[in-house]
Amino acid sequence: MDGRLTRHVIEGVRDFNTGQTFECGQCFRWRRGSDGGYTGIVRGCVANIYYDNEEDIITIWSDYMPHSETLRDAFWRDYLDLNRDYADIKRGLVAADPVMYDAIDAGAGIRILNQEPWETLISFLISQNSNIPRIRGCIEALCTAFGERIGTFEGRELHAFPTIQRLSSLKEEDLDICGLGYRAKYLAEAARQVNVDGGAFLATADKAEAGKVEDYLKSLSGVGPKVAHCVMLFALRRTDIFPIDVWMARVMSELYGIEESDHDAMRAYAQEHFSPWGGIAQQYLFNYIRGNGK
DNA sequence: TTCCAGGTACCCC
DNA sequence: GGGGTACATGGA
Repeated sequence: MDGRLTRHVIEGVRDFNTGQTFECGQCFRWRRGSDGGYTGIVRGCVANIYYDNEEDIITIWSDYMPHSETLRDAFWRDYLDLNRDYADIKRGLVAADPVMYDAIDAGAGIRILNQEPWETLISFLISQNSNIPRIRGCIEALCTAFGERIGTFEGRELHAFPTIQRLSSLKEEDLDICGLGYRAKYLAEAARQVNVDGGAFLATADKAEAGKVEDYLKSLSGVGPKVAHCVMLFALRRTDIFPIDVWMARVMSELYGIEESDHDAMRAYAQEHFSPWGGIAQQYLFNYIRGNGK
């Protein structure tokens, strides 16, 4: 696999930073390499992504090789959400709510990735009541055990995210090696539920009505409002969705004086000040409170 | 050792 | 329908 990667360059990219985008908490499998590049796997393809912030150039080395340059360009622009005018969004957020300035400044290069729904669902199901280092470990263990091996990169074995069919065939105890704790039961059951239609609804949920999507997600074992909202924001293009977890409750309390338990008031605040970019505002705030602003 | 973590299911009223 | 609690595990 090493040496078989194709190079793709995207020029003129502003409002972007690989470190902030890949380490702001929206994804769990991208890893920073010693040369500053980020290695990850998208749709079963390896990618190594660099950003030159002086020349505003993204360079992607990947084994994703559609037959045309145009398709390749569209694929990566979509995944990295480069077709959206973040400068305009950031201006709008600060104008509507000056308190947002520091949070946006700290994560000015964040973009909300358009991730794969199935992987995002399982990843955030695992994330509940856990911490990010451990979540990453659990997901890697899951991929190593049940995902297709797709090569090596810098001496590390790479595995695709396990398929719906694979995970839906597992028993709860098969997942013991992943250290999921009580979430193993949820994962096994949710996988079976998603596989009822082979994942068809989930795969096209970005085009379905938001209420139906949320109801569907919350009908899955181990999926409540928080996980459903993360899937909708990070994989189903619902940039208006405002997921609230302990960190968001903390930052909303600190910045706006809203009682930490009053999530309804937080959603109302987001609706009033951040719409229709509540999800993007949420990510600036989450990144800010967790101290990733450097 | 103890506390806490990108919550949810389940029980009780 | 709102409020309290158990839940498995490991990183800090």
